[in-house]
Amino acid sequence: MNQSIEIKEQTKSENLTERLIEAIVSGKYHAGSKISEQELAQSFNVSRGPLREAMMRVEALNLIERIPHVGARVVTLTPEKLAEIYDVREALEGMAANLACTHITGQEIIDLELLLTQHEEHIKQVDGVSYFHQHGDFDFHYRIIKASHNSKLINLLCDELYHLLRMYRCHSPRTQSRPTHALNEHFQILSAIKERDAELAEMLMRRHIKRSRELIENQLDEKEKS
Amino acid sequence: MNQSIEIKEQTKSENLTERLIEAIVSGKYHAGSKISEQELAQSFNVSRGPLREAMMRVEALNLIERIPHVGARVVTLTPEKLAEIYDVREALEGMAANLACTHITGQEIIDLELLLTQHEEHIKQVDGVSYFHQHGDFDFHYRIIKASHNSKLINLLCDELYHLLRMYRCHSPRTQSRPTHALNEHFQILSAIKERDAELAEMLMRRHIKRSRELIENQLDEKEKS
DNA sequence: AGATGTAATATTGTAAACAATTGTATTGAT
DNA sequence: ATCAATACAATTGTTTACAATATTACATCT
Repeated sequence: MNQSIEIKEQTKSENLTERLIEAIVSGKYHAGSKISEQELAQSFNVSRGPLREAMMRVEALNLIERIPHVGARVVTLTPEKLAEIYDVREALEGMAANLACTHITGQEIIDLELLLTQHEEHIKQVDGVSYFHQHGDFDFHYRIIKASHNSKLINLLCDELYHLLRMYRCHSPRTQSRPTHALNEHFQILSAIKERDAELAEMLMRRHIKRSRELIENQLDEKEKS
Repeated sequence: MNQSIEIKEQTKSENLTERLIEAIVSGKYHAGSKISEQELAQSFNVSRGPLREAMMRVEALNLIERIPHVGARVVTLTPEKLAEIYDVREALEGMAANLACTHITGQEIIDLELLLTQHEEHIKQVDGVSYFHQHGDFDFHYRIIKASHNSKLINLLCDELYHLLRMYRCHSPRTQSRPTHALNEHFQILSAIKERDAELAEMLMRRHIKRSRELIENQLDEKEKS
């Protein structure tokens, strides 16, 4: 029950991993910049041993790139890589929506409906403000993924790809969103899941992701022009 | 040019990772068995430092499970996990076939046609023997994945999931296959890719994976009865 | 006899020292 | 002046030693 207290009950190496991820994702260490083991170890007040173990894990998340005997660098985000991730997301989250139709529980459906209703309220109140929606968007997708009840899928999306996506969001200067359209699509997806229509749910989810991808790519194009 | 020699040009930690993977996948360390750091370090003639780093990476591949202050165990394979992996494979390899339609090169198509022709010959010659076909099956899928030219997708399938799948194959006592049917499906998939029909290629690939999944699950059911 | 608590042992987590490789700077030659 | 070679400095890879945690065995108590 006292989860918030127990959270500190972890090894330094694990603690470091999380802090490293946060630091990289939030942009504290700039993309492409070199990461010195000694420096980091000092700034985190640990030895190089646990730090290196943390770096192994962060490397596995593709947040840093290591070259033997040379060093580690924060990964550089490119539009090409973003496109690749979106292709993978489309495939995996589409499958998640598909599987959710079979495995979602009644309670999860109720919770999702409540979530979307709340989003609706927020959008009405703070029309045009996209921050909450970004968070809410993540939240919706997160829950659909969980509702697939496929731990491999959950692991890939929520652990492996999630941080990279967050990194893009943090680094892109205030990506504009489309709250009302996205919300409608969320409602459609949920509706399909409620009707246990796996094919439709998957198709709608993939279309939904494709659209948010197009939005981001258009912004990148515009930024390139300017 | 002298790749085979240069391969040894790597750090102990990396070398260890590969050897650990091989040992686990091949079944040298039994599923569920405990892995002692000290023992392993001695048997590989290295210190615990590099070994632990290797274990971090192997853990990221989901081949072992670690519990802080307790130790690491070889992951236990269950039919449920296998089913989960097949769902992910279906999604990702389906997308790979889809993307291959856009990004495959002329040379890659030529090579694939040659490969399938060779498979055809082999099946005719050694009718009923499935070993080569298993290898060839991997080979075909491997090339389609590469032909997607999506490095993230390639990484997920060929690095993250590949070893787990190999592990299942190694542990299942001679899984029977269906060489001729599978080969036909391969030809169909390649045909769709040649015609740049992304939707069809994806659908065929997904169906192909579903069928090989059903085959394995039936075998598991039979084994359960006996 | 069973259960609980404590001590001993073994294993993992961490730190610090050592070795090896790489990049750089300086020196010399062309 | 530019290029090459060598030596030095700095960083990473590895080993060894130490600290903290968990498991096991034994003893005591109910």
